[in-house]
Parts: sequence; C-alpha cells; structure tokens
Amino acid sequence: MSDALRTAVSRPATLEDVARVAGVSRSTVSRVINGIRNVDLEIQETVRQAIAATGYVPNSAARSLVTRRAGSIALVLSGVAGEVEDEDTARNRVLTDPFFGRALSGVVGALRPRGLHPLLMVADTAEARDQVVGHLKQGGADGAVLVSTDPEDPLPSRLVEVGMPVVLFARPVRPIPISYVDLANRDGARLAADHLAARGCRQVAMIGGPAGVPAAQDRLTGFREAMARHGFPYVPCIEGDFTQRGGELAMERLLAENPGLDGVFAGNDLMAQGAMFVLHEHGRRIPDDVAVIGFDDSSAALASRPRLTTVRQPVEEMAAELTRLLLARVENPAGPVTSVIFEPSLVVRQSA
Amino acid sequence: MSDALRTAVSRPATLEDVARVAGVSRSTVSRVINGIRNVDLEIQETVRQAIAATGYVPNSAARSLVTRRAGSIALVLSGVAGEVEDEDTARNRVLTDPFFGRALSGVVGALRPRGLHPLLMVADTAEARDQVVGHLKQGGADGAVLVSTDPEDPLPSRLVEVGMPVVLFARPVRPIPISYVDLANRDGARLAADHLAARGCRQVAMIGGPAGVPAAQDRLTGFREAMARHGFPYVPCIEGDFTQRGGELAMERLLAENPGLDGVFAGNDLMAQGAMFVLHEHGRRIPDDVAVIGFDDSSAALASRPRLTTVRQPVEEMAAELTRLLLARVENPAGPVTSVIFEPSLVVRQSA
DNA sequence: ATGAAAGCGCTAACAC
DNA sequence: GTGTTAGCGCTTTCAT
Repeated sequence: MSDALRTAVSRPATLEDVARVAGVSRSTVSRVINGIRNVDLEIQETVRQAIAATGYVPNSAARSLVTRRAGSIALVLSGVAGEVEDEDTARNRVLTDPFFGRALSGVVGALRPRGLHPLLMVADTAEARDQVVGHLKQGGADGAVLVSTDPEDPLPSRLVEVGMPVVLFARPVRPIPISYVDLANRDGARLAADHLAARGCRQVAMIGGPAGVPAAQDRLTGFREAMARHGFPYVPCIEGDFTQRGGELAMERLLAENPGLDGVFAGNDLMAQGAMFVLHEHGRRIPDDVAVIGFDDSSAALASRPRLTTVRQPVEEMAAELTRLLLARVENPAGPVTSVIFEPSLVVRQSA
Repeated sequence: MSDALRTAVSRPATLEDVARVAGVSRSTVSRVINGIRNVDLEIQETVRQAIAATGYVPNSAARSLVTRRAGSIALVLSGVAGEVEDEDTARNRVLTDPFFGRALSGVVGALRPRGLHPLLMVADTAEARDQVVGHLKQGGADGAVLVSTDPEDPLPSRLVEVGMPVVLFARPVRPIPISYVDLANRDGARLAADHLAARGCRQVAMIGGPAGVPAAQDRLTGFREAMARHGFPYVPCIEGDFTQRGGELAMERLLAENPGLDGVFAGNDLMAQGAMFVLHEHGRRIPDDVAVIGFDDSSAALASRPRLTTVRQPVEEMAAELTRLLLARVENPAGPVTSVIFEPSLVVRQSA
C-alpha cells in the first residue's frame, strides 16, 4: 500500500479533505455543513457528495474550541450526603430511585431533538463537587441541570457564582437567582387530605419527608391546613427519609402512638409502600381499616398491592421543561430567571 | 472599569496568561500541569502560584483537539425496540428499571477515580443509533459501554466496525470481537433449582425472559438441566418480557395449566414480583403453597412481601469491571479482547 | 531544564 | 456567492 493511500485510509477526513475533493474552499464546506445560506445550490450538492465520499464527520473538539460550546450539558445529582452509608451505597440508592429514572428520562427526551446528550455527574462529596465545578469551568459542558437531594447543598450557589448556566429541580431553600421547576406541593397535599376526608377517615397521620427539604415542608403544611379545614386541627407526623425502610420505621411509631389510625399520607411512594407493609403485618386491612396515600406516582405505586393511590407528580414533563429552561439560558445567559410550577393530580387506585 | 481590567475579569485565564504571570513559557506551564518531570522545583512552585492566582482551568476542547482524546466515555442504552409502546414510554421503562440504576452506579464508580463522567445515550430507534455512531465518530467520547436490551441490536457490530473502543454488558448473540462481562447464568439457574428441590417442591415451573436473549436462554437451560438431575425431566416455561406485568400474565397462564404448582423460578425479580401478586390473588400462600425465586437481587426483591429469595447478580461490580475493560481498550485499542464471567449467589429470604 | 514554533480542525471576519 | 486568513488554547517536537 502506498504511503499516500495508507494515510488516506487511517486518518479521519477533515474539512480540508472534503474541500479538496469538492474543489472548493474550506469555508464553503463549512457553510454547507452549518446550513448557512448564500451557497450556490449546485455547489451544495457537490459538497454533499464529497462529504459522503470522504466519510467526513466534523471534529467536535475543533468546533468547540472556536465556538466555545461543548455541545453537551451536565446532569448533576448532588448533595447525596452520606452520614451512615458509605459512598457507593449512597450513590446506588439515588441512581436506583425510581424518581431519578423518570427525571433522567425527561432530560434525555428534551435533549434529543437538539442532538444533545447529558453528561452524568454525581456530586456526593466535597471532592466530587469540586470536580464537577472544575469540569464545568473547563468547558466540559455548557450548563447543568441540578437535581439536589440535600437542601443545604452548596453546589447551586457555587455554580451560579461562576456564571454557569444552571437550573434546579425544585425550589432552592434560600432564594438565589436560578431558574427552576417545582410542583405545587401544598396543592398535592390538599388533594390527599380531601380524599381521605371524603372517605370518612377520622384519625389521619402523616409520614413526612426530611424536615429540611422544602417540598417535604410544603406537603406537611398543605396537608395540615387542609385537614384543619375538614375539622381536624391536629395531624401527627413522623419524619421519614424518603426510603421504604424509613416509611416502615415511621409507620411503626405512628401505629404505636395512634392505634386508632384510619388514614395515612406519606411524603412519597416509597415510604407509603413501607407503611403498607407494616400495616399489613399489624393485621390492618388496606384501605378498609387504614387508607394510604402516597406521593409521586412512581413505579413503586403500581408495583405494590393493593395498588397505591397517590398524588401524581409529572416528573418527566418537569425535567423536560427544566432542560428547556437550561437550554434557553445557554443560548442567552443574560436572559430572565424563570420558574415553572406544575400542578399535581390525584391518582386513585386501591389503597385509598 | 477599564477595558483591560474588564477583559481580565471576563475572559477565562489561558496557559499564556499563567505563563506571563509566572514569567515562564507556555511549555513550562503545560509541563507542570501535565506532571512532566524535568521542571525545576522552584519554577514548579512559581507556576502553581500563578495558576492559583489566575484561577486557571485548562480548556478541554483545546486539549482534546491536540491529544485526540475526548476525556469522556459514553454509556449507551441500546435496542429498546418499542413495538407496542411509544418511544417515551420505552425509554422511561428502561431508565426506571432497577437494573439500569445499578449498572449506572457501577460505571460511575469506576470512572470517578479517573475523573471521568459518562455521557448517557439512549439508542432506541434507528435514527437515534445513527446519532450515537455519529457522535462517537466525531470524537464526542473515547469509547462506549453498551447495555443492550435487544439481542438483535446492530449497534455493537457497527461500533466495532468503525474501530470504536466498545464493551458489552452480556455476551453478544453472535460472536464479534468485543470485550464483555457476563454472569454464569446457568450456574445461577442451578442454584435456584437446587434450592427448590431441597425444599421438596415437586411441581415447578419457570417464567422465562424473552426467548432471543442469551441470558434468558441460559437461565432456562440451566434450570431445566438441574431439575432433570433432581428427577424432574420436564419443566414448563412461559415466556415473559422482564416486566412485572409480564410476570403477572405468565403466572396466570402457568397457574391455569398447572394448578398443582408448588415452585416458580422467574427470570428476573420484576417478573417474580408480578408472579407473587398473582399467586396471592389466587389464594396461594408463599412460600408454603408455592415457593418463588427471582433473579438479579434488585431493589424489587427487598421491596416485596414476602421478601424475595433470589439469585444475586453483582451488577455494580460487573459494570465497574466492564468500564475498566473499556478504559484499557481506550488506552490500548490494539489490546486483547477479554471477557469476564461473574458467579451468581443465592440470596435466601422469605419467598422460598 | 527551558523556550520557540508548528500545528490539531474548525469558524468567522473580511475581502473580493 | 466564494475564498483567504487569522486565530481558538493547547501539546509537542525540536532547538538551545
């Protein structure tokens, strides 16, 4: 094989190669590729053929270097504060959470039409957070969708400070200039309360999420407010940690303290599922003895028996909208900070 | 603000800036950053200070352009052939599958020490597959970890053909030169068979995975072989699709055809869970009337009552090893093609 | 041990 | 409408 030919085979084609084959200049080829008008139609065709003939694919590094666009965005899972668990277990739990899968699906769906893909980053330690910030500052991604499980997570503000386009899934604890999507959590809790009240429950309790999480607070507040309107001024609540096990523990305590309980509202489906297991163990029939309502409408809701009545959170749509918010910010970093609040709905199944 | 200062503030520092501040040349700074020896210790220190002072972060596009390394790898979920479902639903199902979360966790864990992050790509349509191939050829990633749900998926061979470093989760249907990790599925099935036989089950059946999937075939073969050794030459099997719903459907049929059934082995936990629901509905006690064994040891196994006895697949470790296999190939594309087979173990809980 | 200089492949002024 | 040219920020010979 001649040296010339060998080179032609092994080295990926460049714009220069295409230009030579088409008999035009680099710029013209570049224009055709980037869909810029002002190019003669015949020449366009010639160029296209040359591209096909050479098997040319634009080099993204070269393009990024000059456009200053990475052409990818980061999906950051942050604040996985592991106190008891080790790092691997914590990461595992978050990535296995059905909520995460749905969010991911929404992000991927919104990115697809633009030909983009998310860079997945897990920032569960201080070191990992630094790495994430570094990676983004390097231009590793054009922006970040942040899903933070820890309300005290410092990452959102840090990223905003360095001028990165960032958006947040859920309202930040402290007000910072950042776009976000969230659910009308109080409305969701009200839906649950109304349903329980309408069923005739007279002694209801709640299994709440971690006290520091705004969404958990809102759900508790909303639930208590609505129950108060129904004539039940006091609703006991035990704090859970959004895991099934947490739901089990909370339910045990709730049952011990309120044996006459006939309704439970859990801050998410996983905890509701745990609660149902415990109720079952204690011989309570669901929904006849105790009605149970969850939150999220995750896969866990359908994968439990009886099927879980739950407050649906349109996670996929929320994540998709959030991604579009980010993309808008990447296009125009000086644009307005927006937030979009979604409305929950009650999905009535068998548990209440 | 003066023009000069404004520039200094807004524009990220470059190697040149650092060099000027440190009073050395670009090359020297580059050497320090890349940890190349042959640099005077004092100068190294000066350079480090200059880096800190300027807040310099290397530009990854520029680096990639010259090194021809993207510094990221792709995690491709492929072959999500949706015939009944629409695209969104299919993507959702895969991303929400507990198996996926565990695999992702393993990949992330293996990448972290190298400071790398996975680019997540879902290739569920022919168009999406082209996009993935294009992205990789562009240099969007240095290699790909492929998790393929469809045995007929053309992506593995395509990627291998274009010379991309690729590795596969699970043995390819047709032999192609590709590194992979897999589980000793037949051994796993044998574990289940032995346990069921030891319990005294006399009429067992299986809910298999899709017939075209090698792992599903191996589990069926292994189960039948082992049961035959225990004196049960024929084991009925209904094919499921690895979803809970599929498990329910299969169990209904199995029960209709074999009312005297006292043991069921399901190809994965999700189907086992569905089977348990159906058995429960039909008044069968688990494990007293019918013993049930799943496969995977996914989160579903713990999230069911009774807790599922299952064949554990060390997905996280497998994914981590797979990632290391890929990294090795990226380092040395001419290196050997390797496959690593992991051993399953039986996790005995309550269902059998 | 350090510096000078040549690109990597592309886009975007700018000129024609 | 098309070509010429000047970089983008970095690594890497090659001199020194």
